[in-house]
Amino acid sequence: MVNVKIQHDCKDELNGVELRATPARIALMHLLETTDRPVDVQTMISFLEKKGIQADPATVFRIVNMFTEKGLTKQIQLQEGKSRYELAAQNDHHHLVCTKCGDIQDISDCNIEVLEKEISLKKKFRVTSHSLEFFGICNDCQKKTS
Amino acid sequence: MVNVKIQHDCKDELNGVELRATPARIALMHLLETTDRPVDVQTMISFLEKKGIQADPATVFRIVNMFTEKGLTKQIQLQEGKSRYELAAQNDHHHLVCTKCGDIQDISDCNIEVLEKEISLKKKFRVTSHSLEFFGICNDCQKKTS
DNA sequence: ATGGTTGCAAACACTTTGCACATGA
DNA sequence: TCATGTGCAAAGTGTTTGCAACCAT
Repeated sequence: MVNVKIQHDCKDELNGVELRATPARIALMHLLETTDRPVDVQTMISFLEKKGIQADPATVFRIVNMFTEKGLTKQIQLQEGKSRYELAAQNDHHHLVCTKCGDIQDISDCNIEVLEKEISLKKKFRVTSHSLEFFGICNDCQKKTS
Repeated sequence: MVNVKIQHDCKDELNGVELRATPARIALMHLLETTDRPVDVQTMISFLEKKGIQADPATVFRIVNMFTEKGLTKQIQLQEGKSRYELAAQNDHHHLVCTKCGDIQDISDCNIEVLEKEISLKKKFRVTSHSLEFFGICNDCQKKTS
């Protein structure tokens, strides 16, 4: 039994969450698995096109929404006025966004004040601002049963 | 000289950055000065309406963009697919966003890992996720003169 | 076969823009 | 007065939805 797990297609992952393995979905899973940054819908469409898979924006939005709903992906917004998507199965990390070229890098530790200085030094990324938000359920809402 | 600084109108602030003090702008400055959370454009329009100032969305967007450009306000996005605005002249702080009721609270210290636990305890806010992004100029872009 | 998926068109929310008219300094 | 600001209409993104045709299981 050699080569047991090379080049898996993503059928299992998809079927595992009760999603049918269509060409677009398989290709997008591959894209997300091999890309090191959150991907937006336009990029996904271009990618599919290059692979000869023609897909309507509505379809791609439906796919990523479904992925996110099923827990395969995470939806994030980097102050761009649009969403990006990345695999949910990643360890906690943050992003460095260049406001000039739009480049996005991952960073994986965290300690914000200290980090900001480290970033300047190590990554030579000139931090002009950062954004930190917490999402969850407030005290009041936790009390409500609804 | 009693009561030197009660109930300032915002004319000075506006003129100070070369903006004319129109009714809508004055009212919005007041709103931003008296509100403890970032405000979105719809809220601004409702507020103006209540004050008897009818304003077109286009105008409000132009106002907040102008404010932000002049450094009076800061534009933020809390993963809602729209922008909010808050006074720029605030000390560094972050936000707690309730994904259930949309409530937004400010927090002013930061130390993310530790903070997340503290939030649960002190604020009784159940953190389900947080978002941290840094914005700035990447190494490559710093090198480019353009 | 049949229920999940897709394409297409339409609609929606948020935001920007052009231009003529109005107004603050 | 006159540059700046506003209203209105139109247009531009990003995203969602309804419905009929399609295809993975």
